[in-house]
Amino acid sequence: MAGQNIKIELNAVIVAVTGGEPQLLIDPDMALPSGPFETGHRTLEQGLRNWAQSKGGQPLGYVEQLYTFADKDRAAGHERLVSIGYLALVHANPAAKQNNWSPWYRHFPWEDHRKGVPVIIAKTIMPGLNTWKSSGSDTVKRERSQRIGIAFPKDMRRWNEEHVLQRYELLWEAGLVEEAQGKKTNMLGTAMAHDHRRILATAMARLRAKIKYRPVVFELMPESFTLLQLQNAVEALAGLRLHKQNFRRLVETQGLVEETGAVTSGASGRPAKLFAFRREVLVERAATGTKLPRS
Amino acid sequence: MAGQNIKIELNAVIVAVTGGEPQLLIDPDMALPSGPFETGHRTLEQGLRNWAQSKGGQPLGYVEQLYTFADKDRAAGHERLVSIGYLALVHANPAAKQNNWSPWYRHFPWEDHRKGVPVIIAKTIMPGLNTWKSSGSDTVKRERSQRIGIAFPKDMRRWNEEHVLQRYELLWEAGLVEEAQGKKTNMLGTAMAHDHRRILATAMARLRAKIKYRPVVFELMPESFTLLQLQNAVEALAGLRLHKQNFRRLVETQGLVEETGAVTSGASGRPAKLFAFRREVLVERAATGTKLPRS
DNA sequence: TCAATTAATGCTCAAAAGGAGCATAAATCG
DNA sequence: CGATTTATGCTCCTTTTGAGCATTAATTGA
Repeated sequence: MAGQNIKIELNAVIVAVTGGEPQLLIDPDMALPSGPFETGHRTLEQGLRNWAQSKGGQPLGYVEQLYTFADKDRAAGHERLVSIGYLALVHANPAAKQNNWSPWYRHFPWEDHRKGVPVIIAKTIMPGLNTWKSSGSDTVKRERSQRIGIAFPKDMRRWNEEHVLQRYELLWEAGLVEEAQGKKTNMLGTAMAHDHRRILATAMARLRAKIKYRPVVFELMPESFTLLQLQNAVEALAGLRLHKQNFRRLVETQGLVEETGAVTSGASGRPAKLFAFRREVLVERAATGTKLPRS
Repeated sequence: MAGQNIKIELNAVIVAVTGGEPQLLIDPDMALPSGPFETGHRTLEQGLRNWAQSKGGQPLGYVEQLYTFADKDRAAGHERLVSIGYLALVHANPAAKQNNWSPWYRHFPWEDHRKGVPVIIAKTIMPGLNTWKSSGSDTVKRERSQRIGIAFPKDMRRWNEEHVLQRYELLWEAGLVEEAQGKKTNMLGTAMAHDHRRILATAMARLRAKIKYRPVVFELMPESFTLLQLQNAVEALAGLRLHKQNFRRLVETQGLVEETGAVTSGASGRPAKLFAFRREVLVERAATGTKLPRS
């Protein structure tokens, strides 16, 4: 690609959980924070941390690369745009209460099942998808039907919270999200600039998958917290309600936390013990759940 | 980065399993196949598939992006090199028996535990790591000791086959791999060009993790196969020996395969039934093992 | 002050998944 | 034909999960 103009852009989905809601840093023009990769930066991640801190106010905690795109249609004019997406987690910080934090379910209302199945699914999504399905040939119909059945199963016990991206892509193909059409009526969720909602979907999917096998939630928690607060954070990310007793059993048998000795007070109900993340697990728990029958 | 010379390079770890060994496509100069990202390509993956097919002979099957680097020290001269790593799987093809396939354990002899713990670990690695450990301050010693204990545990039942990258990085830091020093004596495994061995480590780790929750092994298998062949392929990738009966129970209860009706013949021992991958699972098994106590 | 309400915790029980190994079947090999 | 080799069927026991009942300890509102 020598000789052609290439621009490298870093995009970051910067997430915090405040007020029991996952929030993301977003520009007023509905764009993810992004910046150019500067010559001075030693590595991509370094570049990201640099401008993210200057922009968002607080330093990034956990950072992970999501995906690199260079699709032709992303280019503006005849220069080629390569964009590298990142997921970053920051600890809730009430001080940095800027108004550029926005709840992520605003862009994905169908992904929040904490208060039951969102009505938007039955009321808008399924009709829209069905219309789209019917508009194809028989072969296409069958294939679409199958994809719909997986993304938005009839039996909601089969709802897989990790399929955020597949669902978004389905809605896109069906022309039900604004970015796909430019239309603005009866569209689902709040649109974002460019393909940023797609990047957010990727980030949500990654994070929802990751919390299950890596102790990343703690990157979003304050120093000490109650088990209920922890559970609420996980529920907020997963968009699901969890079984309380089993959740604590899980956390405790995995040895993820330790009591600080302190307890909460003031709130209604029995005071809860405060816990802190056991950083040791990051090293000891090299154990990633085996799924192979080793001999 | 406007104005600066940027070069985008695609690197691919192209894997096949033949003769019970994972093999990778590699240049005579020990470099991973790589090529520039051309202006004409619509997407990165398209670009990759294009030159990979012309280079390797056979079309790529499963493809997945690994990581994008742009570290300053990767640059040659004053142009900036961005390299995007991919993992690609191809079905074993005896026809395309070019001699540019090479077994991956050649570069990672310490990762193959199928015939017991490799002697190289006790004979070369541990002494080398211990020397390196001792050369630090007390704090450094403790930290290194911990990392060593996880990467190369005393109790081999704790060996985690997924930690390929961590182990490689440890050996690098300890100066035990050639790329780190330029020395060529008593070094571990066959070195590769640039940082390509590191990319291979990333690919191995990703693949070893992925076979546990996604049916990707089948991307490496021929149309029909016996359960033992399937097991051998998984063992080859994981570098571990598995429990035969439990392996088949796993495969069968997961509904991953179906009998073709045919059986093997000729070989010694009781003939084995031939199976084929049930492609349906790709759609039905939207189920990614839940780990959260949903309510 | 006391019952009602709200959370936090402790425990139990049954079902499902995972780990090890014994036993039998059906070919090829010398 | 007996020895050897690989395939397959099954059992048993241990852990992990899924669901819920019961009890404890605060706050809140008559």
